[in-house]
Amino acid sequence: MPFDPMNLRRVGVFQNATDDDLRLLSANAIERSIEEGEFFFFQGDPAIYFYVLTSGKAKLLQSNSAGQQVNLRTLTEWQMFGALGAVLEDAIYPATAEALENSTALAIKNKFLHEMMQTRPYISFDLMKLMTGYIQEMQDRYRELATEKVERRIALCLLRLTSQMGIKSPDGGIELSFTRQDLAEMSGTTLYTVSRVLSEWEKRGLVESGRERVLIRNPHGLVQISEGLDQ
Amino acid sequence: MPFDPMNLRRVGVFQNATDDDLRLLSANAIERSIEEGEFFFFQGDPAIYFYVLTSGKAKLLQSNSAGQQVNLRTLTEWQMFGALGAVLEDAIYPATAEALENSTALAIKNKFLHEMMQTRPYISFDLMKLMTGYIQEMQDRYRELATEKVERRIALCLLRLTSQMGIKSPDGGIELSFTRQDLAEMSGTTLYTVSRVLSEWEKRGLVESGRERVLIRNPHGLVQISEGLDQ
DNA sequence: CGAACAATTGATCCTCATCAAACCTTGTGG
DNA sequence: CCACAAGGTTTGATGAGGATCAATTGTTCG
Repeated sequence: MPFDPMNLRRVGVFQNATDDDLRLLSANAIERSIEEGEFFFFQGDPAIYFYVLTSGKAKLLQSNSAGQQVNLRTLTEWQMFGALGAVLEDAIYPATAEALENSTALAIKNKFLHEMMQTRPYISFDLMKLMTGYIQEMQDRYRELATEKVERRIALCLLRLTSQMGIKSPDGGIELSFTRQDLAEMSGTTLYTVSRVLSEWEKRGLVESGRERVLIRNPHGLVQISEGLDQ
Repeated sequence: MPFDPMNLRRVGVFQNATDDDLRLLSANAIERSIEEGEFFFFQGDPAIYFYVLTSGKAKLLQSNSAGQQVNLRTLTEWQMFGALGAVLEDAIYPATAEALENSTALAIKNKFLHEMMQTRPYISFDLMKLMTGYIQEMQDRYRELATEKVERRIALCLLRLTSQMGIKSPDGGIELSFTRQDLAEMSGTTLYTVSRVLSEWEKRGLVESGRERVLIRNPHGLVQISEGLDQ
């Protein structure tokens, strides 16, 4: 199927780009398909390309020497990732990007974006806005991990996911599709603890959960837990 | 004492600025003195100004609703902070900046920097480089906090401080001046644990420590601990 | 139907936070 | 110049919060 360059305007960083810019980017893009469980790139690879996810879902993760993983970010359609090489010379990806579903993405050379930015300050600005958002989110998550107990972190994690990618289900409630392991990697705990906490919440009627699925029944109750206002 | 605008070139973000740029910035700067323990700004304040520390030492911290603090960054001379308002409209500071010693800083309106960047892509680029560095550091620290045990985190913290602001002492060894509480806030633990770990390391000859002071005797040993290669 | 994967739940253990008390160090004022 | 206060540090005792391990159950898909 042919790809419409104007769709690129849905990418935050290109929202203020001209039509010509979008066509130019599109002409320099390679389409890649990545199967569920496969990788766009690995932590440590030279950061030649940045990507724009056009369908599917992916995650950015970091793993330590023992192989334990943390989930830095979950990516949905029209999000850009791997673009720090547009700023730094000879950058390497600081994280691994893995497809959570069969996905497609556009790959564009970071060098190309770098050159475009020289003469298009609006792209630099929108990229800086994106980066500012990351910095703030990472600072918040860092503080949470350092100071909050696990139940509150899981609540905060679900609330963040809700605002970033929650899908309203027909019967009210918000649908999220993640494994316990995913949620554990996002909130800095283990899948066992996530399972226990969700079971407890289910008894209280806050959520329903199943295989790779959490349905949030009472977001307000989660907010209360996240703020430590309950019991 | 008169302030030499050319000193501003020591600020990473202005390293490629022209002499005229530096004079312009300087002409728009206000000098502020902040006593030890006082604040440049608080988390939640409107981010009108960014700062360049010209003398002293400061820290960026976030606190949660219960008042527990985490140290996001330690600032030394000629470092810039509070500049995210140059990117976002109506931004508020996401962290508090506290002077760790009697300090002086230049305050410049974020709006002014914003306008300068419109026509000076090299400043945008250098700011993006700085932001990229923060993102990577926060991602690393987040992973460490989520996956590493406390002794390794303290080792990593000291090594990071060493590379960022370590001062070689005359007798070899690297001098750092922080309280146990500071180190705890930087590595996500408590002052008691930091004290215990440093005592243990002192017995092993890795460090010497005193009031508000750690002297690193054997950096290589710390690297080993940070990589989990010891014992 | 069976294999592979995801989730649950109980039992156990370990790391580290917390609390308490005493000890050092530094600077200040009588 | 000494005494004292304030703040930083050490160390022990205790316990809670979760991680880890193991076994079982549930779900999905070829």
